Amino acid sequence: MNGVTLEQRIRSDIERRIGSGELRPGDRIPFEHELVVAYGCSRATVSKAIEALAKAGLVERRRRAGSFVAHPHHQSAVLAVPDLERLIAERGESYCWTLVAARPATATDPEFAHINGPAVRIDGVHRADGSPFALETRLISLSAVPAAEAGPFEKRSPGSWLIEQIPWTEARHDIRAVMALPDEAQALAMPKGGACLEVQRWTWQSGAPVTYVRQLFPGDRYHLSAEFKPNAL
Amino acid sequence: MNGVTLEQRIRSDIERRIGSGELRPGDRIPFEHELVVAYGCSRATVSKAIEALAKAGLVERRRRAGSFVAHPHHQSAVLAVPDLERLIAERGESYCWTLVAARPATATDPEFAHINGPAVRIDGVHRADGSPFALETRLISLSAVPAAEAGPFEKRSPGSWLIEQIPWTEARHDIRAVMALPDEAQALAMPKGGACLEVQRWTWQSGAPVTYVRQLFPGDRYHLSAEFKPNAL
DNA sequence: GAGTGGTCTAGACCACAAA
DNA sequence: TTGTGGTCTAGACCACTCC
Repeated sequence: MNGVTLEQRIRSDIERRIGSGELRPGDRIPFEHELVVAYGCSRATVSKAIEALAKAGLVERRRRAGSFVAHPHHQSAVLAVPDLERLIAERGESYCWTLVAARPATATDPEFAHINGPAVRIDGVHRADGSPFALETRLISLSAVPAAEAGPFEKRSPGSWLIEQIPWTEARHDIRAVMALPDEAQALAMPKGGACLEVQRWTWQSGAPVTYVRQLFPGDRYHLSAEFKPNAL
Repeated sequence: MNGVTLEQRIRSDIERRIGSGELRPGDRIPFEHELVVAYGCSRATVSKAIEALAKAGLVERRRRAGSFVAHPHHQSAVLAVPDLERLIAERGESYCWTLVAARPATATDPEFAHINGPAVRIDGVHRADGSPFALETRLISLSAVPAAEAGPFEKRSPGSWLIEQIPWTEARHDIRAVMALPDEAQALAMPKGGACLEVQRWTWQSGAPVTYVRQLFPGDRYHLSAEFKPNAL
């Protein structure tokens, strides 16, 4: 066990056999009890290794039948949704948040129904080295975060403040391309009708809505990256 | 144990205490041996529950110190990148692939350097109910997939064919918003200069490049969704 | 040094789906 | 019916790290 655990060894052995084509989609991998004999270990260790492969989507486990190499019909990747302040700082640029408006939310606000209760609406601009980087419109539920009524949104971006107030447990993201409306284009200092990446995020804490946010990025200044590595634990 | 395992119960109990604010970022959660006593179970069960919380990023485990509620500095979400054929079928629309060109790749092709060897280039259009849904430009490494030289790309989309040929083990995605070029807009039956979602994907098998693909979607016809649910096993 | 999490063992019983 | 994976137990030893 020189630095690598037995579980990791079992796992990477099977991964290699799948990657090399020795085991093809639909093939059955050895039964747990066979691997127990092959590696001379307990069933718990084998089971943990296969469970990790199943979580990674590489194999599919079926009771009474065995574990099989998955048919990769859909891909999944881990999408990192960074804190903008951190992201801009990591680019070596200076970050700045400009508040445009903070006021009680009304029924006409976008996704007011998601919050389903009293809320504040915050509008502002994220800037990198002084130039606009993203427009943000956000609703924060006052039931979930009462302190948001008098939040420090003049000085701090709602995202970084909010994350200190309350941890979220569920989120949904929606990513699309849109054309900037005239006022949005002006606020982002980009050509009217230019392509923008729109990221919407709905966040819950234990099932209760916390916040909704829509961020609009100039297409030429922002992109999202996602990685897939089944090796990663 | 009415449908829910003990491990899940321990896990959701701790999640709730974090979500409710009873346990705040930086707080120590009970030691494993304390939870063993509290739940009257074995340490393996407790450990598995906490391990799942750690993988979800909700807690951080430190030897000799204990397990602590994590400071949520970055968000991550699982992005599903679906097979287009399947996606369109699930929408209840009919799928169709139109080949535009298939020919040996040359050094001037985009991302030829990624393949780093002989390759074919395939251009085509994905259609839903007859109307253009996405433009695709793809390079396939002939070293990794020799059969691609005479692939059935007249009849089948390269993505669905390729996934049967070779399983990938690593992928990188890049998502951005771009304006459609005149010829792209025409091929997608959309206004010139309209906003498009551009998805690029680089794929490897055990470190060796397999394929590069660029897909261009009309902004009003496609969006990506990502979910984050620490509850999900 | 002491006590935590990390890993592993050698069993066990059960639910469930395939034969 | 049968045998698989799903879950759990009651231990054990180790590595690491904080005191």
